Amino acid sequence: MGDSTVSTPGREPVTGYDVARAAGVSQSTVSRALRGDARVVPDTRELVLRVAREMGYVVNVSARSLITRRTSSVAVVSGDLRNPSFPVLIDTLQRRFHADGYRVVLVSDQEDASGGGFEDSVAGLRGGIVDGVVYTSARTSSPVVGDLLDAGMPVVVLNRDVDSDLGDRVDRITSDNVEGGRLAARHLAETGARRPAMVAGPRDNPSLARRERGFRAGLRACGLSLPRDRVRRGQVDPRTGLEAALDLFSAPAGERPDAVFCQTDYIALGVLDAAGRLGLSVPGDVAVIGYNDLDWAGWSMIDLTTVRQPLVQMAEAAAAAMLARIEDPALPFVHRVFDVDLVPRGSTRRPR
Amino acid sequence: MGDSTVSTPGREPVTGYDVARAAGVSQSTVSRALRGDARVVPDTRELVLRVAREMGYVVNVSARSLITRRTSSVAVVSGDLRNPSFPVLIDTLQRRFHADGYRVVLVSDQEDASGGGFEDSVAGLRGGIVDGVVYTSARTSSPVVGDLLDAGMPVVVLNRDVDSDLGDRVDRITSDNVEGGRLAARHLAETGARRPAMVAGPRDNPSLARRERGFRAGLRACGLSLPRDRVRRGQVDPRTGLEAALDLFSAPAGERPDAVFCQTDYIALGVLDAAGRLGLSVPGDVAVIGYNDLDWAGWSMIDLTTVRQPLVQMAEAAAAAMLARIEDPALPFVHRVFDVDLVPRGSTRRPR
DNA sequence: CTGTTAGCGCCTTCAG
DNA sequence: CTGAAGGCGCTAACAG
Repeated sequence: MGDSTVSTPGREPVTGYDVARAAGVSQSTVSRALRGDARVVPDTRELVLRVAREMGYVVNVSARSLITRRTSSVAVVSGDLRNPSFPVLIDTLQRRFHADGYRVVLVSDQEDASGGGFEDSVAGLRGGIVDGVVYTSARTSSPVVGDLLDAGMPVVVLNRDVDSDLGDRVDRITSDNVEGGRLAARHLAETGARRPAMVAGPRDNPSLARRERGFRAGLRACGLSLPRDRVRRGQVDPRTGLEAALDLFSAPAGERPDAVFCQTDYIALGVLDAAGRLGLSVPGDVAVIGYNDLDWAGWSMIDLTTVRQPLVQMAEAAAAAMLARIEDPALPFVHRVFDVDLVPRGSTRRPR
Repeated sequence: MGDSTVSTPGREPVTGYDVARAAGVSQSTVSRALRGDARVVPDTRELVLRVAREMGYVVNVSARSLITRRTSSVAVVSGDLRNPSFPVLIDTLQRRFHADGYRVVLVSDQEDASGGGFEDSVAGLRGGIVDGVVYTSARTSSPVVGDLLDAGMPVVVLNRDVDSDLGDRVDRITSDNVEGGRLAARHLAETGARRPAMVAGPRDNPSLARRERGFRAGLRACGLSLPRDRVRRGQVDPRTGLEAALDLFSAPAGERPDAVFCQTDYIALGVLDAAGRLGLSVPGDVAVIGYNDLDWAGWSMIDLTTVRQPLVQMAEAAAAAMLARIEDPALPFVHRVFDVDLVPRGSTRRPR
């Protein structure tokens, strides 16, 4: 194995000066050539690029952003990754950001974590580590988001209604959660529900609160009610769905709910699991409806009726908003609300 | 709304000099106080910290790492986020890294992407943006990983066997894929399989290749064979499983496979979907076994027998290895191989 | 078109 | 224990 021109592991990093010396030009010319500055004559540019490649040169991002005040990184703050909504959002965001040359710093919350670590991590996003933050569906938005804004950080809020005064300092991409709840209620009513139930997520989640408001309004409009003893509340995870449903379904046959609205598909998974464990037929004994239309809602083993919100489009809109705002911080703040629709599947279709 | 001491949006960032001036000390003292340098007298420290907080000061990470050559960030490179294995790994890694004060830069591949963007993103991890890279299960490891190593970047390879010469320049955390494949074969044989089939992922994935090797060896040991027409190959996603199974199951009844080994649970989802669509009973008509033991394999609607590898423990080991290597790059390279075990569930239990 | 010069904000000797 | 001075690697004027 003879020597080669590429750098060897652990070596001192090669700087722009090293390249300049080797190419017989000045360091500024190296800088310009590498950034594609038009004022460099093609011959010189090619020479520099070749030498740089041979030496394994790569710009030091810290030094660059110390001057430019741009990092070419954005942060994505999300809820628990195990909730399949988030991978979809993150994947879409990342795709767009990478395409535009931005790196993605991930900060995801954990359903079972005490929270301190999460907030510290979000707070750590100030200090010029990223050019902006896409805040999606994580809990406890207000205080930390406020801090980010106070630090001058652009924030786009994706898939989360904000209740506080943040509304007019951030770009927001949401969908019509009230309408979604209403659609769910109407569909359950139309497929014959008489004793609807609901499995809810945390009360302090404004998006879920809106779904709930729409659901209740929808039921009322259809002449149905949602008494307190047919509501269960917990985290957004299947465990909550499972425990809530085991409890709800233990009611005597005549009082047992005949339909369950799950505020998210992820919760619905647990409800379906409970039905299976208890030998209840879905939708024969109980109808189940979710919210989000995750990929797996359509598998034949799941076959879950659900309210679809266009998560991919929403994430794309959020990425676009973020990039636009980084370009021009003075832009007016936008609030786009996407439409939702109902996707009927086997978990509510009644035989006859 | 009166004035306040906190910074206002879009303001010029406050620097260590600003804090120094306001506190009546030197910038070096500010730096020392904020890093908890023991040589600062408590009174001074508190003063500085208070002033810094009031002014909304936060260290400029670029300037710091320009000197220290440490970024307090690590990259996690993973496969397609929609494959539920990755959220589990990423979540675990992130937890540990955040606990140790490291940010996480995410680069995830996409099953449907052409690949160029992914490799560019990985290549962009050189240049001092991160202190190390955890490379987990993404495709095309060799060339890009080699480049990272050549650039002096520590790399930990998680849950991916490497076939090339990289082995002795990286830390590796894997599990016994050959044994896992063997366990699957033995279990299928023991539950009465006569005509086993296999739905495989890409051929160039060394971990999957080992599972396959173990599976074939296990079948042979049990007196079973795996003819070519009972093997289907595609991506690691449910679509592959669905299409492969629809095809496999279309064979005349006497020749139809009576058991399917899926190289990952994610593929198995599609196979179960196919069985459901065709009205085949699992495991009555066909047994199905997966690999990974994802959360949802245990839900009653799925109830998938699978080979478990301890993904959480493996991710923890990878994070620990990464942190250790950042501390001391001269450490000997480790290769930990975790045990796997079989988790029997309903998708293979034969009645009688 | 290219080179020279001056910092970006911080850490780190070295003096006091 | 604290301050002063230099420089990390790069970009961005400003000259030539």
